[in-house]
Amino acid sequence: MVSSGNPETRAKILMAAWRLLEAAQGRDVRMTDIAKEAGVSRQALYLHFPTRADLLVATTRHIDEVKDTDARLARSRSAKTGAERLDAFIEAWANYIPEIYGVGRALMIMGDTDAAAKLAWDGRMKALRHGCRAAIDALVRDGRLPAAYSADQATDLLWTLLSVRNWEHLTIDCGWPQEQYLEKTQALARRLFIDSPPAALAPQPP
Amino acid sequence: MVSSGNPETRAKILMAAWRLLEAAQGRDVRMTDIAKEAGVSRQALYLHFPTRADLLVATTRHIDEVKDTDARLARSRSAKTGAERLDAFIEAWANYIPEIYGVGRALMIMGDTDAAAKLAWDGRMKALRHGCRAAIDALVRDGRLPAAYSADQATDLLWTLLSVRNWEHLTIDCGWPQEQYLEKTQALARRLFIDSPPAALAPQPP
DNA sequence: TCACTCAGTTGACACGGTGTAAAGTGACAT
DNA sequence: ATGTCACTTTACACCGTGTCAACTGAGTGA
Repeated sequence: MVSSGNPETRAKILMAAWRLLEAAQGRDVRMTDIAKEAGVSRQALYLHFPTRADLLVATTRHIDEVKDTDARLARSRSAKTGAERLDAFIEAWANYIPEIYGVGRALMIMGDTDAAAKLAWDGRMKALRHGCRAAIDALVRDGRLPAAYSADQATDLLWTLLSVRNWEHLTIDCGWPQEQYLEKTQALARRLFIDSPPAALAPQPP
Repeated sequence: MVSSGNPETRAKILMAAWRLLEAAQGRDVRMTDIAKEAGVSRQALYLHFPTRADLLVATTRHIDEVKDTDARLARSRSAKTGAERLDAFIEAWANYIPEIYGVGRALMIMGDTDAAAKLAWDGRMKALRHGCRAAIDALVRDGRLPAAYSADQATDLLWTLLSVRNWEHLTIDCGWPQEQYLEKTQALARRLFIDSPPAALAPQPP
């Protein structure tokens, strides 16, 4: 049995968790707080979610559903050139981060000490890596990825660059506005991963 | 009174903390474990360090002293050109990270929930920012920092790039060897922050 | 020799947070 | 009326940090 109990209660809990984690940026949100916010006993939480980590994971899934994350990320897949795709992907991701930052942060923090939480968060980050990979592959197809990187290396670098921790560092610690984060990150990725277009447009000689 | 008790015991504790944090990469090292490793009662720890955070901070300081960190970072300051300085600084920092990663990670993790720990870690990171700033300033002086960034922005970006979290992600999560991390990071920073040299060598016309 | 102090030990305990266990309540169904 | 389902209430175990107080043992000095 994956879940038990009344789905409405479950939803109340997820909404409460979302609200609190969002408001507190993932800091200091205890099971007790969520129960209180949901108007439900603390034990009801454990009736629906075996552990805190599970609740956090379910909350991110819930947010993704409501915000239709998949659709938004999919849009970047329709770009023609690799360069456009890179830009579109970064934009989609950059706008996604602040929406899940609260829950994400809570999960990341748990992941530092709790194996299950780490696994869950890593899973989500793996999806991000897939997106990075696709963008890099598109650049390779266009023949514009600099020779200095293999596709794997470029993917790892882009993936690292786009980490939530880096977003956190730039926007929160350094005080960059979201706008600036987006522009600078795009510019940086272009400069790093896109060479000037191939010189010859004509087919090469025999 | 900053410290009390026998300095030899204090040293034993610091060495024990260092050993354990190093070995376990900062994971799951309790006060109890450190006490046991130091061959001392758990309460003796609190006799020398008011809290766990203080002990961690003292441990990093101790490591810095033993490894003569300041001197190693200072060496990068002797570079002639901004480009050399950037390279030297990244190399010094990149080689420093793995040496304090265990303790550093423990402090970072604590910082996610403990204000005192966060303050301590942020202090150390501020020192890193100073180094970044100095390297960027050297590039500005050489007239080679791309117009796209202000010195502040470039500093923030370089600072972010060199974060311990990014090192962790690339070397541990992505499995890059330290060597590769160093080379790719240097190459990336050069590509990002250094323009081709100014065209005219002659003094500009009146 | 007695008293004092200093460093560390021992054992107990408070607190906060997660997770578990068991008995109780109220609504709805057959 | 009996049962079951969803939830509440109360209580407790466990872990790790930090605190407290009483004790031990060595060194010091009158």
